[in-house]
Amino acid sequence: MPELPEVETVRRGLSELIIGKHVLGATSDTLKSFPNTDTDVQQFMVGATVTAVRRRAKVLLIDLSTDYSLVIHLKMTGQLVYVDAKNRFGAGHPNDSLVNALPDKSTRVTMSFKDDSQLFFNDQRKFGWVKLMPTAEIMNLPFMLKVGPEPLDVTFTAQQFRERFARRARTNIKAAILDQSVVAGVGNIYADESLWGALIHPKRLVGSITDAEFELLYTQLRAVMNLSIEKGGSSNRNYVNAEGKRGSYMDFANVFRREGLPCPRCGTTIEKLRVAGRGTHVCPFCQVV
DNA sequence: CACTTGACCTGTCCGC
DNA sequence: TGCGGACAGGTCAAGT
Repeated sequence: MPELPEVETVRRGLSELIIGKHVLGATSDTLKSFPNTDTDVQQFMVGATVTAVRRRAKVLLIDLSTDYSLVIHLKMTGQLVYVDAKNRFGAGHPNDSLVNALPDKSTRVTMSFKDDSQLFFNDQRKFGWVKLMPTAEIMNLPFMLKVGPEPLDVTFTAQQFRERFARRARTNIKAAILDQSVVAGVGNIYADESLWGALIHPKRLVGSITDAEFELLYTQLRAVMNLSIEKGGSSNRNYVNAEGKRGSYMDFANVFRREGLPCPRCGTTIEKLRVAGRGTHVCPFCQVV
């Protein structure tokens, strides 16, 4: 799923919805999705309150008053959807929205709060996970130790951005920008969108990219991600926010999933190719190899 | 180390 | 309609 803008959208939604809630429990029938034992849940979740909802890269962190946190990765098809008591029990909601259908066959973890609301972790492909662990240990996870800087941080500069790529000089720019240890949070959608914005072909070797091009890529990546957050993220397929609603960034996409359509800048037909093992969308006129 | 590829899963879509 | 294969927003563990 979910790249930085989608995870950030979920984070903002959950912050409004669950901070201060009193946890009653959590259940899962999919060990891979939630490896913790019932004993862990009893000791560190039941009776706790939610104190904060944070994000690092594409990882969500739900902090509890026990100094434990839920560390959550949505991977490709994960969803975190909150359902309040009214939607759970109200017969007066005859619409077909997702919240009225939960849990469903993709529900892997169900968390319950004292006010009869629930938080569902759904994940069709089971790549994602929820892990309960001490808050203080999160930043020692191997992923957290190697992940790069947050691209939307106010302190993050174009020069820092460019320098992060030095290590990956011999690969193509698409593989490098998808590398979470270079910059955090970039996935397939925003890689293609930002490279189109910066007029850089995804197959270009990192070592061939000029300082001016890196500067433009930095600007475009931030612009595209900020716009997506404003639009509630991209709902290409499965993604929904904490209220089960889709985001509209795909309506504003310039190349992603637009193969066969005209480039918004020059009118040339957009092509789809394979770069770094991922479906990749380019304007063959604007983005020259 | 840096780099590439396959694996992890389920579902959908497309061509025969 | 059925069936096989490719593909899907992400990371890892293996290979070279």
